Amino acid sequence: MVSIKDIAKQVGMSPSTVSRVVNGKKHVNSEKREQILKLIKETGYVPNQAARNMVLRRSFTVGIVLTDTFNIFQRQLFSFVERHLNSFGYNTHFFFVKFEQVSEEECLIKLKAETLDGIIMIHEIRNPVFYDSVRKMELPLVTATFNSPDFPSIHVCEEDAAYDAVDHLLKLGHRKIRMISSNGLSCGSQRAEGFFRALEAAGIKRNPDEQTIFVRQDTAEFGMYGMRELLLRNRDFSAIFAATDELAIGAMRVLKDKGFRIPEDVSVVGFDDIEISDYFMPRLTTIRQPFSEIGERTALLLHKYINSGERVEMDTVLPYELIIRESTCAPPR
Amino acid sequence: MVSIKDIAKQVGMSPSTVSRVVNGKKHVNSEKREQILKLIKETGYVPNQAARNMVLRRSFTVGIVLTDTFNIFQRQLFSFVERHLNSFGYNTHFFFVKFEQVSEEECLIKLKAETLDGIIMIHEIRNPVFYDSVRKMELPLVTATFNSPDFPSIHVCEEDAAYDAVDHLLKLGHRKIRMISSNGLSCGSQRAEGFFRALEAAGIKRNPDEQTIFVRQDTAEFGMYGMRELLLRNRDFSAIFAATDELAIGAMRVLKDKGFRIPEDVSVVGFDDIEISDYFMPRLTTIRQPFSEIGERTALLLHKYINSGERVEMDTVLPYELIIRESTCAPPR
DNA sequence: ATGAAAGCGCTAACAT
DNA sequence: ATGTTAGCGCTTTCAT
Repeated sequence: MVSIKDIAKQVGMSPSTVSRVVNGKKHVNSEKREQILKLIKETGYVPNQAARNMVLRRSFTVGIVLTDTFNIFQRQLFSFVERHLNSFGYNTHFFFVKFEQVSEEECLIKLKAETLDGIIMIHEIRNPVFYDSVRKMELPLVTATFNSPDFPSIHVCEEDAAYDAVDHLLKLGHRKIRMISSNGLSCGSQRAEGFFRALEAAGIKRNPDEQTIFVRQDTAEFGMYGMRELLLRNRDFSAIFAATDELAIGAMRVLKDKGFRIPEDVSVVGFDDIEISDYFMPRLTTIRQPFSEIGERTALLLHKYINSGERVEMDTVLPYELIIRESTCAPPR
Repeated sequence: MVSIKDIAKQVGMSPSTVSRVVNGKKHVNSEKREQILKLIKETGYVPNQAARNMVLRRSFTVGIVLTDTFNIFQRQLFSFVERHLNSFGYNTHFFFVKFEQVSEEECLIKLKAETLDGIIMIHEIRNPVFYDSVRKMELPLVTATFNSPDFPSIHVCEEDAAYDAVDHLLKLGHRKIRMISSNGLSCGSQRAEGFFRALEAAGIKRNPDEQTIFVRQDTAEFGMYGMRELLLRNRDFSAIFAATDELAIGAMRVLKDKGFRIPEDVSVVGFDDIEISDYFMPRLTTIRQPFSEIGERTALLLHKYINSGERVEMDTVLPYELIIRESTCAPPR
C-alpha cells in the first residue's frame, strides 16, 4: 500500500505538506497542491484510517451492538440508524452479541479494542457491569428500543402499546387471549405486563401459566414452538397476542397447519410492524414502531452526546400506532 | 483509555514485558507475569487493535461488501459467512454499497483506508476498475453468489437452476409463464436466460417484451411493481417465475389483492429459499441456494487465499435444489 | 529474562 | 509556506 511518505518522496516534499493537502488545509502553494493532488490520483493513495484515528484520537465511527441472530426487526431499525449516522459523517462498525454472558464480555472487549466515537445499542444487554465499563471508557452510548441505566434511550412505551394491542382484541369481543413472548429481553416482560393489565381492566384474571408462553428468541421458528405449546395446553382461546411480528408469523404458520382459519377461528396480533407483515396473508394487525424516527433520534442524540460530552434527553418516549389489518376480527359464534 | 505504557509504569516494568505477557510469549518471569496479569484484570486494559494492526500489518478482519438495502437473502448468507469466518479467528467489517458508481468508488476508498486481511463480496460490483484496484492492493477477495473476473467465486449455476424452476412449471402443464427479475445484477440476466432456454426447450418462443419484466431491486416492493406491470399488459398467463423470493412475495401480494388464488389460478415459483418462504401462505415453491455451504466455502477459500497468497479454486459451482411446496400446481381447466 | 530503540502511517505543534 | 520533531499505542529486533 502506498503511504504518505511515498507520496512525499515522489514529489520531493515533506509528509506534512502532503497531509495538509489531503486534509484541505490552507497555507500551501497552489502549484505544489496541484502536483500532489495529481500524484494522489495517479497512485490511488488513500490515507490509512487507523493511523489517522490514532493521532486524532477520534474515528468518526460508531459501534452498533446487535444480536448475532440479527432479526428482521433489527436489520430494519439499523438501516435507519445507519442512514442518519452517515448524514452526520459517521461510519458504522458492527458488534454481534449472543445471548450469553461470555459473549457479552467478549463484546465489551472488542468494543474497548476499537477506536470508537460512540456506541448505539440495538440489542439489549442487561448486565450493569457492561454499562459501568462503558462509562469508565467515557464513551457516549445511546440505546434504541430499550431502556438502559444511566444512558440516553429512545423507545416507545412497550407496556402501553401492548395494552392497546390487547385492548383491540378485547373490544372485538375476545375474552380468551393467549400471549407468546420471548424472555431475556425486558421488552418481553413489559409487553406481557401490558397484556395482563388490559386483561384485568376487562375483568379477566391474570393467569400467566395458562395465558402466556415465553420462548427463547424472537424468531418465527420460536413462534412456532410457542404456538405448539399453547395448543398442547388447550384449544380454548380465540386470539393470540405475539410480542413480536416474527413470533406472530411462526404462530400463524402452526395455526394454519392445524386447520385454524385466521382471523375467522383465531385472531392474531403482532408487535413491531416489520416490512414483511404487510405482505403476509392475512396481513398482520400489529403495533407499529416508528423505525424511521427512532433511527433519526438515536443518531442525533448520539451525535450531540459525542460533541458535548453530555448525556442529554435521557429518556425519549416515542408514539406507537396500532395498525389494524386482516389478522383480527370478532371471535367465532 | 488505559494503555500499555500505563500498565508498564504501574508495575515498574517496560512496555515490552507487558506486551510479551499480553501476547502469551515465553521468556518472562512467572511472578512478573502474574503481577501484570493481575493489573490488567483490575484496570480492564485491552490492547488497541488499530495500533496492533499497524505494526503487525495484519488485522484478522475481513471486509464484507453488501448492498445498502441489505435484503433478507444477504442477511441470511452473511450470517453463515460470519459464523465460519469467526471460526477461523476473523472479525468482520461491513461496507455498504449503493447501486451507483459514486457509491462503488466510495466503497473502494473505504476499503483502502482500512487495514483488512481480505474481502468477501456478497453484493455484486461489476465495474472492472474495482477489481483492478483490489488486485493492486494485493488484497485477497472472494465473491459469493456471483462470478467475478480474476477472483475466486462461489455460486450455484444460476441459469440451470432457473431452467429447472421453469421446467417444473412446464411439467405441471403451464405454457403461459411470465418472469419478474431485477436488472443490475448478473444473476438477473442469467436466471432470465435459464427461463428462456426452458421455454424454448418446450417449444415456446422467446418473447422478452411479453414474457419478462425487469425491475430495479430485489425487494417485495419491486415485486409488487413488476406484477402490476405484468397485469397491465394482459392477464393471459397461469404462472409467474420470480427471480428472487422477495420478488415473489411482492408478486403474490398483488395477485392476491386482485383476486387471484395461488396456486389455483396462478402458480408462483421463487428463487433463493430465504427462511420466510416456508412461512408464507401458501408456502413458496422455490430454488434453494445452499446458504450454509456457500458461507462455509467462502470463508474457507478466503482463509486459504490469505495464508497462501494464492488464488485457489477459482470457480466453485455448488448444487442447488428445487423445493416444491404449495405455490405451484397444474394450470386452471 | 528484560529493557531500549525503532518504526507502523499519520497529524500537529513548533520552527523557520 | 514548508520542513522537522514528536508522539498516538503497539510489537519487535537488538542489546544486555
